[in-house]
Amino acid sequence: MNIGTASAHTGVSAKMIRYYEEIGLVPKPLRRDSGYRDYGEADVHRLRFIHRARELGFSIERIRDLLRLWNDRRRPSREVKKVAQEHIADLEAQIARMHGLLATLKHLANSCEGNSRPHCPILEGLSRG
Amino acid sequence: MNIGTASAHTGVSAKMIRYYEEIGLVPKPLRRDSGYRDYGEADVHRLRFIHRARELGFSIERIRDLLRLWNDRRRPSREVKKVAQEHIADLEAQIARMHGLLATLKHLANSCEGNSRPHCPILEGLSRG
DNA sequence: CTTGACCTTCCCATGATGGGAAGGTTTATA
DNA sequence: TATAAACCTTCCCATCATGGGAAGGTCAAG
Repeated sequence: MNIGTASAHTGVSAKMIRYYEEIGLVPKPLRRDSGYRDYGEADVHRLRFIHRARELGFSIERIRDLLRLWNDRRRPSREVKKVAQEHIADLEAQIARMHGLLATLKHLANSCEGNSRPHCPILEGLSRG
Repeated sequence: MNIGTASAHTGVSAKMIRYYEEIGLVPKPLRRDSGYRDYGEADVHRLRFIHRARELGFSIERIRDLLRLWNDRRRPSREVKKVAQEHIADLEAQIARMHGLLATLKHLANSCEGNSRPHCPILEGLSRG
């Protein structure tokens, strides 16, 4: 099938499919005489895998690792679990950091009357800290 | 003072100070005969403001808005509060989204034995979804 | 005077996801 | 058969914020 069809079947845009091919995340597909890319079921299956992994927030590099493990019938599952757990740890660290930001921001915002007068503790907080 | 000194006094790297000047976030400073930038106290004060706002995760565009409000002695505080609250809402939405990802990821990871055997529900989840 | 630190501008990179131009190919319909 | 729209190709650029580094000029201390 053509790239547009592969895109429709996988949720990955044609642009991203070409990008993934360029960065070596997916193999180059067969080509028709016209020069059009010709995708098979295995290609589509792989792109779906990538799409789901992206949806879960895995970076391209981590997806590269996951694809390698997926291809390796003998992979130890602890290696897969490790990739997932690192990703989980990253997400948790980001959330924690954001909570810290939120605490400060909410404190500032709640100190602000939010009216027509110019006095504002948010600006004071930023200018003095 | 020179850019290096301004950088040290504000926590903003020299590179970023030049970038902020280029994108019009800060005005062009005076120059010495040598061509070196010459920063005054007002410049430094502004860069500190920017630095604190970046630390709180405000985007450059939102900082542009905040700087405008900071300069405006007559700004109504509700406009400042609005910028802050939009930022808060963005952060909260991001956190919520990440929690959703975490739930799925943890479920997958917890279903994985993480041993030497190849069977892994994480890969299955990604390949089938 | 010399040398190292500092400064300048310019060009490129990062990660993931596009937009769009220029031109070729396919497909359905009249 | 002709046409037009949809699809496809490669190429170049942009996004956001933050750099690295090259090439070359300036400053300041020893």
